[in-house]
Amino acid sequence: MPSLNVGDESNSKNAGISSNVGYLQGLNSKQLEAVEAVDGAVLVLAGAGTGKTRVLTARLAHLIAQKVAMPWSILAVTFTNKAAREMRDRVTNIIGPMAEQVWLGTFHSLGARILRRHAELVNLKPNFTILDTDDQIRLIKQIMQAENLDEKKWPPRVLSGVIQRWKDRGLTPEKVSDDEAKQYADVKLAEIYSQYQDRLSVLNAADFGDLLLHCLTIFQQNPDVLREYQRRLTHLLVDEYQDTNVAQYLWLRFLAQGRQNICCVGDDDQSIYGWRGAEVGNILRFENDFPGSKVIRLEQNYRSTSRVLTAASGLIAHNEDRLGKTLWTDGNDGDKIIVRGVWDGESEARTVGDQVETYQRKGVSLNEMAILVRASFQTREFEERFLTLGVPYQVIGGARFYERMEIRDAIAYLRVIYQPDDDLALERILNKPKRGIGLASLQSIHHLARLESISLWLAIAKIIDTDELRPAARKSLAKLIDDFTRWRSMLDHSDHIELAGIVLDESGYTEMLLKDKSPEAPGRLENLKELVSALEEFDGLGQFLEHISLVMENAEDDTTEQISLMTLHAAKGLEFDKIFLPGWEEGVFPNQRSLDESGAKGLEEERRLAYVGLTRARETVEISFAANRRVYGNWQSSIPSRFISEIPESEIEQFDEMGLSSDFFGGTVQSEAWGQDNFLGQTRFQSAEKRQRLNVKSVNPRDIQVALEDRSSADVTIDETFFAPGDRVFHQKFGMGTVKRSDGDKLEIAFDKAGEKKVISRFVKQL
DNA sequence: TCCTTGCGAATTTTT
DNA sequence: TTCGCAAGGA
Repeated sequence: MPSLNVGDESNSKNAGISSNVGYLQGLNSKQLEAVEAVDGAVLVLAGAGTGKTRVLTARLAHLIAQKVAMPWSILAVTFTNKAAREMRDRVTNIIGPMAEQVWLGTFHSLGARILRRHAELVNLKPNFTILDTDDQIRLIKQIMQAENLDEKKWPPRVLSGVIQRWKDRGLTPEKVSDDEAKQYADVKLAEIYSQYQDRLSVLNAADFGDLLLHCLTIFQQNPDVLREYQRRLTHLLVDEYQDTNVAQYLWLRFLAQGRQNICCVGDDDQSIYGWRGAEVGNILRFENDFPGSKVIRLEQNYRSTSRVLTAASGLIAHNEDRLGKTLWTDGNDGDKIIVRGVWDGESEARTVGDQVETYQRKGVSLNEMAILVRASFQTREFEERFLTLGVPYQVIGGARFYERMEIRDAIAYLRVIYQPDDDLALERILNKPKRGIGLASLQSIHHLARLESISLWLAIAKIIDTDELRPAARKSLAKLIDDFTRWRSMLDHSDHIELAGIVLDESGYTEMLLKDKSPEAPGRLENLKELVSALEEFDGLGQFLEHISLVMENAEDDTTEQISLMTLHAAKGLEFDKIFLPGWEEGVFPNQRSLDESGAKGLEEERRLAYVGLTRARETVEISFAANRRVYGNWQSSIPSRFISEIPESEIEQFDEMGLSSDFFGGTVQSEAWGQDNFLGQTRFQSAEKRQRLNVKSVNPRDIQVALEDRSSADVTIDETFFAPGDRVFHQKFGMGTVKRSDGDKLEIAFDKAGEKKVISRFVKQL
């Protein structure tokens, strides 16, 4: 039994505990150390596949089981609802229902919880609405329109993004520095931010960033409130610390001040959300932030083969900004990483598809295979291929249930019932179904609302008493207000499930869909039914609305076996036997835009993304790159990703599609691009100018195909030449060489000067 | 009010 | 190329 060093454990060694110590069994010494270091600040650097989740849950259970802390005095924070749920389930399994008492959730859900308690301190009511990204953008758009700003020049999405980044950094409108605002001088963005916040207050709404930002304001301006939390929450536990942004960091600091009983778990090598405001610096600086803190490294990997680990370690070693870890395993060597060069995207999809079927025949379940891409559009080619092959697949992270139009409409109705000042929701359904309230009416209402700084709801209530609108519109609005008032009054005495049905019927929304003859309409009605049944899981409307604004997730279909397609980002935290990593080409991965916008930092993050990809694999990794890719309709030739050459060559087995690895046209664009060798030979970065030059010259592979055919028919004699090992040959670019092996028209030649290459017979002359 | 047309943009997205 | 949005016409 582990020893304890905290005050009130005198009677902790009772019967219940000893039967619980099972959670410590099977932990390695480092893991055990991380679980038992319950005093002071601890940073657990948990490499990929080193049992991070196990440690986290064991530690949480340990705190409670050993009575180091009471469940309600522990704050455990994750980034995703999934992670929170998983932790809750696992801890409940160990220590039982006491786990319910732990403050466990995502940063945002815990932030919302705190904020609802003290909403009035930041000019909100406790029932404030949580806006999603869509709402935010619409709100920004409205402000811009009022300010007469050009939406073409400053897309609302972009401005909303800048404001979000400010919030990520803990900046309220007053705190945005002039320097900062000057970057967007044209648009008085700081002013828009300020107006945006004012609007949110009027709407009694908060966006995701506010859930934390308002907490910071509250903590700062109300020391007594902060002290209350500090006293109550004695032990903090943070998952995925490398992904925290400044606001989250400050939030944690406020709460951890004093006792400094904080345990952060993370992996600097898996920090891939910098573009969203995450600061790798938080984890890199941990020891400075919490002097005297303990750093524990988990380096024994229980997931991958040693080859996969060597490859991943070799790659990530190219990054400078890291704390450094060396993953090891006492498992098998495993297979080498397969790297395939293919002609184009279609060929890539075909090759991967074939490979998937081969594995399937060998008895590998589709559930154990995944294709991880850099950007979501890359899944398309694979989807098409799997459709032709009849291989079941699922795309993770696609369109979500709660984002569908009809669902959002229905939710908008519920939102207005629950919280009348929710303008965005009200506006969404004001004329849906059609109520004869057109643009003109809406503008009058907006005008009044802005003039008096009141919500649309109040503005409508006012305007129907005037003669400003057409009688028809006025009547229609009056009815709507009546309806909503009636529905709202039903909230108290009838249940929300029934209410939802009534609202959808009485508002005419169901009828509208019934009359709709479009092919989508029946599906939409189905979805609404599903929504109503989803309501059953909640105790009340408020709880439901909180859930859907914070937990917009997909229902997973795990009934049939299927291969998974997803982005590398979505793959973090998952693992599969067989991993496919297509599209490893400069510009695609590392992503060009990331390099352009964030330079060396961007490159490092891309590399971490590659590292995440590799370390998802239990058994095998197959990387591929295409020589030609279609980008927005035109063909571009591409060169293999530098990341390929950063993987130790000893861990790689390379296959190139016929003709690619050779000097294809002896001296044309391609040979410059990937000419000197098979692709692995290319170790140095291509200069930006060179890439530029290459991209400018885009080539349609069909044209090349034609060129190829022309050549081969013209050079029949050469084509028919038979090459045998030992033959001396001459190549335009590589010079003299000796044939080592021949396979059809594919030759392996040892060139006197240029080394060993694979080339196609038609490009060499027999001597 | 609805449909057409044309323009421009086009990574990653835990909440 | 393709999608989504906004403006303009019937």
